[in-house]
Amino acid sequence: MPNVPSPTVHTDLRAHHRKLTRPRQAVLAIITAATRHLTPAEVYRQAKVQYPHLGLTTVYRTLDLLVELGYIQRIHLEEGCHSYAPTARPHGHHLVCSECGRAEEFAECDLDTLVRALQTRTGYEIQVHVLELMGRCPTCQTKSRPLRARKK
Amino acid sequence: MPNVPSPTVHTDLRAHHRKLTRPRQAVLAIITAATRHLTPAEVYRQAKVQYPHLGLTTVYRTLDLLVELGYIQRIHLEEGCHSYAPTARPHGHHLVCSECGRAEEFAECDLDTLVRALQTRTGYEIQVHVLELMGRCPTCQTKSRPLRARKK
DNA sequence: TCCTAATTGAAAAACGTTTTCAATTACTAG
DNA sequence: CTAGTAATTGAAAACGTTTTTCAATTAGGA
Ligand SMILES: [Mn+2]
Ligand SMILES: [Mn+2]
Ligand SMILES: [Zn+2]
Ligand SMILES: [Zn+2]
Repeated sequence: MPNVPSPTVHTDLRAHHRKLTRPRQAVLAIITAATRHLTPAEVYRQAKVQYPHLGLTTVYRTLDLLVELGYIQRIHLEEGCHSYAPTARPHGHHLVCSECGRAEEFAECDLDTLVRALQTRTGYEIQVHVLELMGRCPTCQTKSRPLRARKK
Repeated sequence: MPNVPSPTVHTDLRAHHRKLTRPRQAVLAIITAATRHLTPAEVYRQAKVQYPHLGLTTVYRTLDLLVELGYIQRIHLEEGCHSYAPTARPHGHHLVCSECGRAEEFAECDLDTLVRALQTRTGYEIQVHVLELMGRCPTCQTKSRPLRARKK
């Protein structure tokens, strides 16, 4: 039986008195299978293939819900702001080229020492971290140097 | 002679064929003196005190310019997205409470090892890092627990 | 002082996101 | 297998933010 959403989601939803609807299944299918972060608009366009009647409003609402349930995470990027990615994988960060926008993903992030120290000092209960690196990719390094030349 | 912008800015601007105008001075005064991150709208409202004729469009343009010149940095927060803060201080990160929005600043971030490893592996020339932590502040911890209860 | 490129702000457009609301749907209780 | 009901939906409109356009103004070098 293909395309049946994982029983976990179904259970999680029931536990919160939420329904597993066709629109939600379509969004879920796209975002949990994504190999890279997707904007709400991208999720919308792709999920419509499976469920053409889908509304953008519902995409936003479903993405919010999935973040709450911990299935996906919200990502903040320099351009375009706000994408979503599955949380499944250990957990991802991005290294983005500030010139061409090309991005690499990486998973390693040794923040535990920092996080523990900060928790002690501030009393916060730290749950999430956002780490993004920016620089120039190898390709762009071979090109121009200076900080944004004027048009002249 | 009070309120004269630091000679550095003036020089930097000239070097890039840019002018030091009244509107820019007003924006510069606010954002470089800020003790916390400010949104463009906040900068606008505050800078208008000094230069009432200021336009919001100019605030956006000036903030972009100052980022390019390295005087301020763009900050990505969960709510409201996009604030700006002076780069002067060693360099700052934020620990934000996901419930009440209260924020702490912190400066320590041992990313050098990570950054060097990634540079080697990817060939990127890493210039900037964004690190934000989120969690529950001490106050909010004393309140409700669960992940967003339904209204009933 | 003059000249010109850079800059400005109002207005409008373009975005991304949220709210509203009447109609529809998924689950549950019977 | 029904109802009954709360949850959900999507179109439309409202929203707040950011960008574009363009004619008028201005800073700073010649
Ligand atoms: Mn963001
Ligand atoms: Mn952002
Ligand atoms: Zn690049
Ligand atoms: Zn709090």
